[in-house]
Amino acid sequence: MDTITIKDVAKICGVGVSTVSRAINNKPGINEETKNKILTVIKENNYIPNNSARNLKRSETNNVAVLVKGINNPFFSPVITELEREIEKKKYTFILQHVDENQDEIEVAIELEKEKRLKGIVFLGGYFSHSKDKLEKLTVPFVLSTVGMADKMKNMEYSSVAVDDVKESYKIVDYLCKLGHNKIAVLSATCDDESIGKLRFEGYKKALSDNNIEFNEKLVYYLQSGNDRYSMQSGYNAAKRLLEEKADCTAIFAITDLIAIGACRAILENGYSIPDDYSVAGYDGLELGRFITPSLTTIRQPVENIAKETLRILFDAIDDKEEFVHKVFAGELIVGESTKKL
Amino acid sequence: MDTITIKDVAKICGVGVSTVSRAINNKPGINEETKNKILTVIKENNYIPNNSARNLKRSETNNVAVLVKGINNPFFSPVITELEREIEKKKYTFILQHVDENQDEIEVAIELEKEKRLKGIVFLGGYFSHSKDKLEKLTVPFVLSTVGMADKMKNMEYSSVAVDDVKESYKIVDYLCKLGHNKIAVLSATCDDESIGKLRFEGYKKALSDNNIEFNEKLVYYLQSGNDRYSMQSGYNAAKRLLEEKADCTAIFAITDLIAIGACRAILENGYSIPDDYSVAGYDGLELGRFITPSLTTIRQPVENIAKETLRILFDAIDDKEEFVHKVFAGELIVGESTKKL
DNA sequence: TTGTAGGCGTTATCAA
DNA sequence: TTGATAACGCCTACAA
Repeated sequence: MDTITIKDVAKICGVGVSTVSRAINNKPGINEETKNKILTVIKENNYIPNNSARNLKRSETNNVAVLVKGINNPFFSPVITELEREIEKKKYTFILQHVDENQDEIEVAIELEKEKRLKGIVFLGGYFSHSKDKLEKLTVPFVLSTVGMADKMKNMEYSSVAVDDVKESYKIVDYLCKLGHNKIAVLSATCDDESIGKLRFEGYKKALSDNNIEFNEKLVYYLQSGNDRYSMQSGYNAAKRLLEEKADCTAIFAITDLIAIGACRAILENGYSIPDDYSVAGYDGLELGRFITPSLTTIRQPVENIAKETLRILFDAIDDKEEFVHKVFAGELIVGESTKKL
Repeated sequence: MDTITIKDVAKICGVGVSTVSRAINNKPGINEETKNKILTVIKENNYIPNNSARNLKRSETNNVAVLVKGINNPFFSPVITELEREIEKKKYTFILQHVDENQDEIEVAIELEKEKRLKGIVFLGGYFSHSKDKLEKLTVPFVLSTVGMADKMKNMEYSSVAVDDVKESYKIVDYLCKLGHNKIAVLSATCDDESIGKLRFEGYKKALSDNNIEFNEKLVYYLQSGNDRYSMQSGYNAAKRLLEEKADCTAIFAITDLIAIGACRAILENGYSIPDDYSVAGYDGLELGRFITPSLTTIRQPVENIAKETLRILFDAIDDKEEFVHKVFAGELIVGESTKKL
């Protein structure tokens, strides 16, 4: 089963390769009849163009790549679904590229841009703190979507779409305070975590302060470090420690929904009640949060809007409306059954 | 920012392209000194080889692709993680390729095989019923991992790894029967569903029959059709109908965990208790099932073993130990809090 | 140990 | 409307 090439097709049809090429690519300037004949032969012989050769030769494509860091994070599922739908609606080709946790997303992007002649790139998730030099290696427009960012990045030349992690985290902790809670524990990433964890922790502290509650280091439960620090298991472990130490709190804020779900399990498993003994709040607004019992109080990130806006900005940039936009969406406070008024 | 090629590097270094190529690819027969010099220049100028050109020219690579149908299904997350780890441990390059729900996985595979000069392919998920002709277009070894299969596929030339859906589904329904339940509803895919849904439904019927329970069509609640038929929402909707109709049952078997979770929500939301009013059982053994409350009784598919065995078979085939293997793993009955003895 | 040249399978540019 | 033919960027004989 030797692979058949465009030359073979041309030979079979008794035409030149360029004619076959025209047929494949729906280019004008070809007789309908010869075109049909060629397409028939192609079908019959199961000819499939080699993408590497195409990408090598083509000057431009309609490829848009979405690079996801942490593809098994359920938060990204609806975002990816929406991105795919929208990209294909625009007649672009959607390329989903998974980036390993310890891979450099920019390196991957630079390589992919050359390999696939990308028109644009969406970065999803992860934490971004790359030098200007490096970013300039990317020659096509790109948008950072729901990625954490270093402060020094703020005035660099790129576009982004996200919610304000500090503000939204503030919002939900403030909500807990307003419910009457003044002893609120937090399940947070370790201090060296430069990711969203840091920002959400900041919001927590700020909300306490604005509600005249003194920040208590003892109520901070750090998640294990490692790639699965934002997992259910990680939340479970942290909450378990909290319970064992009989931490003096009435509410718990987990910096992601998955962590919150793990925490809920630990609490319920130990015979405590939610929200009677502990109110629990999460962050992200996973679909899952609506289906567990008690349903989760959380901040919902508007994933559809984030996806849509990401692409609007990207396609604008592709169409040369070249300005850098930083779009910040508001999160939505979802009040579930996991929190109660004190 | 014109992209720099191997020629440019050669020119800068004052050497030939083949020498540069040798340096890049760690080929023998090159002076350490010139090699180092070349690598330095490459670093300095941020040269990155074009993958399309490489794939085009190379006769063979170490690429192994994993094609996933339904990448946002949490069941696949740990499988993918494990596959990636093992593939990289073997010094192969892991390529994750997402296959759209309405895309033909074989078409995608054939194309990708040519494009990336694949050494092997893993198909994950979906339902498989392709003609022999088509499968023969694949010239490299491949393994079907946890994919549903048509009966006619059974004696075709390929390898597979999976659990026996009928048997495992039988196992858990039988368990429900042994608990004393004899009115067991099922949340199942529609009849025309040629996927795992059909097999698991079969196991359900067989278990009833073996326990001398008459099959009652009225206790079959069909999930909406469509791509999200195995979702939480879909399970929620089906269970809601069941409750509204006050179906006469004491237990509910959902053909996937996600469906079960949705069903649990509907039940609890309507003021019923699990397992006191309804026992609920799922299928898959998602990590999530351990974290929700009540924890889910389910069949756990041994995902790590499935992943490992899939690759063992694949690499054996790549190494020319050319036999077709059909490995069937046993599922593990996980008894959670969602079921009780009657 | 190194360099030259040819070709991988396409597309794009010409001239016919 | 067509067909040669020259790239695309790289690897690999083969020759030096």
